[in-house]
Amino acid sequence: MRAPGQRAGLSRQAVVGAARAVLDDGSALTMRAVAGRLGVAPNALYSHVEGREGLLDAVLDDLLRALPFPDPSADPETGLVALMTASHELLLAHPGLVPHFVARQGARGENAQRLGNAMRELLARAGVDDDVAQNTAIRVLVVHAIGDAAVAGSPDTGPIGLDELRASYATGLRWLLAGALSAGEQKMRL
Amino acid sequence: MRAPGQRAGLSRQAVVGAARAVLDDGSALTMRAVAGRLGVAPNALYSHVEGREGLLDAVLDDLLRALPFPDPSADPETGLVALMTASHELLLAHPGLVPHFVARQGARGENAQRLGNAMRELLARAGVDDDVAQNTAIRVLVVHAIGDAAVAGSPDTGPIGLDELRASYATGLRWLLAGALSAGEQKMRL
DNA sequence: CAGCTTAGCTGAACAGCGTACAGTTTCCAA
DNA sequence: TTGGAAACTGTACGCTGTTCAGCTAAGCTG
Repeated sequence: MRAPGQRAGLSRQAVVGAARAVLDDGSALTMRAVAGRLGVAPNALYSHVEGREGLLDAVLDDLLRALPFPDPSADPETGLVALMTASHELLLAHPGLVPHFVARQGARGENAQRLGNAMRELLARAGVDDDVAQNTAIRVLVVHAIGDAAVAGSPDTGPIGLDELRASYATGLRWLLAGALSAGEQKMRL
Repeated sequence: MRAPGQRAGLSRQAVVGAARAVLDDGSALTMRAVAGRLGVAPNALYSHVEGREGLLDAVLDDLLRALPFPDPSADPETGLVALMTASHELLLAHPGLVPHFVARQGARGENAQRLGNAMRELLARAGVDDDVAQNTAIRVLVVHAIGDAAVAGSPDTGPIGLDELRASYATGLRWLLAGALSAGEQKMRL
């Protein structure tokens, strides 16, 4: 352990990393669990993170940083499929985080915004240039990804396997994109 | 209060009702809150409900009971729109419950099953008769409704109003139905 | 280099949570 | 009428997030 006053050399990144580690081995994200993993008293975290809520936001955004953004030369529709599938896959890989993602509507962090901007740009290049059309498309696509991952991470995924899950997500994504992009095309035709 | 041994005349329905009341005035659904509203010790609820989890399931299913099922003579597509819109509206009216809905993937209660069966029947009459096609369609539609309501109930609905929210839900629903039903049509054409 | 400020950390504690256990009373069936 | 089950209370345990006061090491200032 450590006497009062002794420093542990923590940092915001270290705390976020420990939180991700805790979640990744299936434990619930409690302050005490994170602190324990760092060999530190629970309240020590409050020097680096604004409470549990803030820690969650940080973890969420940290996850999104890993998203591979499609190269701008490619076809925008396949780019969208790739981006959304990667997002969905990211959520599937961290089921413990999805409920918080739901509660915080995908977070508002730096990387969440990057994702939003990338989607907006791809949509624009696919012909969806209207602002509100872009927003609905983004909302609907994000909801689909998060919602699907949420029911996937549910304790009783039951008889449905992970592969069927991916398949049904892909199908829904195809339908949504068809709708969103056809609206764009219709407008271009005018 | 009440001496030990004195009965309070509780029932499963009364407990579920109190739970709904607690949620409806914005408080968190805690055993103690529900018990308090019934003038009863917290652990008294365990005689009528299988813990907090079970209570949540019961409340969820109780909500779904109110769903108006479309009359069977109407067009199946408009029936589906009506059914899904009603479900979405139900969720919007009870934002406190949505997170639990997400976590329990729409519940498995009696009325949830009724909803599933109704959707399946409408899909069949709309030409989607394949079993796995029906399942994906149902999954995707339910995810859209629950997911959308979840981000709607998020604390920071932010600049987006409830009307735009309903509009974007309707748009997404239209896209999804177009996809699902066109798949059915394609099959019928063979 | 000496002194002061500040930030990082500990220990203890509080309020609230779900729930298990034991005891008391009421109800119902045989 | 009597026995057993069911409904309820009181108490308590272990868990949670978070706050407060105290200690000390690090860093800045003169």
